[in-house]
Amino acid sequence: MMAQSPNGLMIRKLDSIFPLSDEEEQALARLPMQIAAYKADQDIVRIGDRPSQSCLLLEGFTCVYKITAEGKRQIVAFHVPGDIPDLQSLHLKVMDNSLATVSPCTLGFIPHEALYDLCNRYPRITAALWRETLVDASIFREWMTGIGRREAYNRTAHLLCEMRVRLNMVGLVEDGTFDLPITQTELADAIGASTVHVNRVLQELRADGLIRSRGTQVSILDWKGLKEAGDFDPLYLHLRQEGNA
Amino acid sequence: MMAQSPNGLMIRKLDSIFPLSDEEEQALARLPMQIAAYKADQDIVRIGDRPSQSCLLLEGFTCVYKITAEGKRQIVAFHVPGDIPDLQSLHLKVMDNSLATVSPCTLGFIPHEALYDLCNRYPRITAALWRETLVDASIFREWMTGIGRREAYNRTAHLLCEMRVRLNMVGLVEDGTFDLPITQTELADAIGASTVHVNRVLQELRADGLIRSRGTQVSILDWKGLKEAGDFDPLYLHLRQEGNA
DNA sequence: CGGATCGTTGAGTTGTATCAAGACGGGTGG
DNA sequence: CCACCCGTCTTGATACAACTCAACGATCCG
Repeated sequence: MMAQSPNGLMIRKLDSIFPLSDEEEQALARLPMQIAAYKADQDIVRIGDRPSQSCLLLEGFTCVYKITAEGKRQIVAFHVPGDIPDLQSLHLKVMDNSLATVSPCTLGFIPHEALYDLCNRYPRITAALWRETLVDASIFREWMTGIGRREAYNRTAHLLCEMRVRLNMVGLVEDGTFDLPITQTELADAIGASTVHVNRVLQELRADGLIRSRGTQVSILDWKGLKEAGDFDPLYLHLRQEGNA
Repeated sequence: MMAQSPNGLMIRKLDSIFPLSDEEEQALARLPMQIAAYKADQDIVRIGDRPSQSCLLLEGFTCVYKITAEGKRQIVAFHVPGDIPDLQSLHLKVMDNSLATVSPCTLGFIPHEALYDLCNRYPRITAALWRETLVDASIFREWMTGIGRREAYNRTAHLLCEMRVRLNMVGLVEDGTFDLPITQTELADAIGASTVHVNRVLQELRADGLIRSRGTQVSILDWKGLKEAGDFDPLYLHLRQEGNA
C-alpha cells in the first residue's frame, strides 16, 4: 500500500483520487526527484521566480504567502506531507506568490520537463494532477469566504478542522491529536487576524472545551462542536470517501 | 481576429496564452455548444450539483458564491465574457460553490465528454484549459490577501483595477470606461464588507478623483492613482503581455 | 404612478487592531 | 549547569475600521 520510495506519498495520494494502473504507478515511481532538507522559515521559491521544477512535500509544513504594499503578510495556503505546493508553476511561468517552510521540511524536487513528459504519456495522470490544483483552488475559495464572512473564532475553528482532516488523510492524526508546528503569528496571517486576537480566540476555543494544546500538539476534544463552531463541511476538500471520524 | 462563431471568444482567449495550431483551433470551433440566455440573478449551478457540462460565458457577468451557516454570502469570483466559470467541474464532480448570473447573460454549455475527448486528442489544449483554472486560483489568492490584509478602500480600488484589466482583454473597455453591472450589495459580498461601507468607500474613491460612475458605467479617471490605492500589480493575472495602458 | 430595487445618510455598537509590557520556555555558550 | 537570550505566548488598555439598524431618496419599470 504505502510505497517505500519518496514518490510513494504522491502515488498513494493520486491513486486515492482515481485508481492508477500499475504502469501509471511505475511511471510516477520513476520520476526523477532531488531530495532536499530545509530549515523552518525559509523561502523555497519567491514571487517573481520562474522555477523549472516543482516540489513534493515529504515531511513538514509549508505555506504560500503574499505581502501587501503596507508590509502585511497573508498566508493563503498551508501544505502537509503529500502535497505539491507549487504544482501551478508547471503552467504559470512566473510565481505570483512565495512559498516557504513553516517547520523543518524535506522536499523532493521534480523537473518540469519530467512532469510534461509524464502528462503527455498518461492523460489520467494529467487529470489527477490537474485535479490536485483544482482542490487547492477550492480550498482558496473556502478560506476566502471564511476571511470575508466569518468571525475570527469561527475561522480558527475551521482551520483546525481542515488541518485535522488533511493530516488524517496522510495518517498524521491519532485520537484526534496531531502536531501543528505553526506559531500563533502564522495562524494569524492565515486567518487574516492579528496575533493578539488569535491568542484570545485560541483561549476561547480551549475554554469552550473544543480543543487542547500542549506545545505544537493539538488535540480536538469535541469534533462535532469544533465542526459546528467552524461551520465546517469537508465537501470542499473533495475527498473520495469522507476521511473523518 | 475575432472568430464569428460563439466559440470564437474561447479560441481567441486560449490562443492568446500560447498560439494554437489551425487544427487545434478547428477542434475548438467544432465543440458542440448549446446556447442559453439567462436573466440576472439566476443560479446556473448550485453547490452540491454534479454537472455534466461546463459553460462558456458569452455575454454578461456571472459570479461564484458561497453562503455561510449564518446566511452571509461571499462572492469569491466574478466572470467576464470569455471565461469558463465552472471549468473546474470537469474534474471535481461535486460543485463546492454556486454559480449565478449577475447581469443578463448568454452562456454556451459544452458537455464534459466533448471536453474530455478534446483534451485526450490535444495535449496543448489540455494545458491551456488547465492554465485557465490556475489563473482563476491565482485570482483567489489575490482576493484572499486583499480581504485578509487590505482595508475596504484599497480592496475596492483593487477590484476595479482587476475588472478594468480583465474587461480590456476582451475589448470591453473604452477610454478607461466600462460597464460594470454589479450592485453595491454584490460588490460588498465580493470584497467582504457591508453594503453601507462599500457605498461610503465608493464615495471616497470618487471624492479622491480616482473614478467616476454613472449608472453601471464606471470611468477610471486616474489609473495610476487607482492602481496605487488598490496595491494592484497585474502579475497575478498572468497576462502574456501587460494589457494595461 | 405605484412598487420594487438600489443607493445614500446618520447614529450607535462591536469586532478586531494597535501598542506596550511582561511571562514563559527552550536552546546556547560560558 | 547555570545564566542568558530570543522567540513565542499572554495580558491590559486604548483606538478605530467596519457593522448593524433604520430610514429616506433616487431610479427604473411595468
